[in-house]
Amino acid sequence: MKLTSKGRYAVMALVDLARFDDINPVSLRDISLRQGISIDYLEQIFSKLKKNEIVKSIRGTQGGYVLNKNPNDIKLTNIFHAVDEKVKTVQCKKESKKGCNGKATKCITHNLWDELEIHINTFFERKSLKDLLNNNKETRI
Amino acid sequence: MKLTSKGRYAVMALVDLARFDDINPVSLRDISLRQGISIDYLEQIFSKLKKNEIVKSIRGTQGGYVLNKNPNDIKLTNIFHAVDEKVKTVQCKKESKKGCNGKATKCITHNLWDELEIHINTFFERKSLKDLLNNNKETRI
DNA sequence: CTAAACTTGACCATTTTAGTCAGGTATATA
DNA sequence: TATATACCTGACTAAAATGGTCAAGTTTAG
Repeated sequence: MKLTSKGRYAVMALVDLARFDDINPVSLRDISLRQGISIDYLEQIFSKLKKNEIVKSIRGTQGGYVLNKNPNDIKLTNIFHAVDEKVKTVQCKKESKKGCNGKATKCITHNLWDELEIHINTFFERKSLKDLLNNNKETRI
Repeated sequence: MKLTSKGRYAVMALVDLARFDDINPVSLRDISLRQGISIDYLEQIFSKLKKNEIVKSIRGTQGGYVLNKNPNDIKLTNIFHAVDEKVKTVQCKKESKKGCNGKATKCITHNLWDELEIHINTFFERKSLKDLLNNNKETRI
């Protein structure tokens, strides 16, 4: 299972973006300042978000990024997928090469991890950027 | 968030143990053979499981490990806690030192990770070793 | 007394993480 | 058209985590 700061930063940056992109494109510089994430690292993250059509970029002076979809249609699962955070609990998923542990059968806990994966993904599929925006109105910086 | 092979191995080993410890203590050697986990690594894991009173050890020839509790009372959350798998999604939990990112306030996604943590832990608190035993009767190796 | 099995702690190669750095290209605006 | 702003790309890297191994014990059944 992977769920690290790259995924967390991506979510933070997108929430930030969603707040301000109505007016102008938001530059990474601004996000960096507001969220305390280095510009260089943000560039890596936004490159992936763009490839996955979650954001659009506008180049040049006064450029920046804007959301490419309605915040309601950007689910957390899309974001994590974009930045390669895999909610993946076992290696033994690739059924192709025998079972787990090099044995012919599934490992005895296989079903458990399947269940867990579904459990977590359900959470992420339900949650959208919109939800996060509402959730943070009152605690806004 | 951490959920790696150490936690997975711990669960596998305990399921294995639960199956066979009615008759005799189960040696790490046997678990190693059946589950394909190195003895040396199992020793690390069982040392922790013992400290957390999940298993008992019996030394000497014919020795081994037995469960220290009813399988129904060993929840997954206990196992993961024992082997230091932290279902912990953010660093920014320690409220002591200001907020997240060195800022005075909580980071804007803070609530989200709290929710996720609860979501996952609920899963682990419900699931016991007993559940896994039943679950695998049919797919038993 | 000796072999089986637990016990402890140090050690280590590899991979992943969380970035940095350098050198671009595009474009709004003065 | 000059230039500053901002995106774009890929290489690089220090530090931490992972997934173990190795060595040198101690304990106890038979």
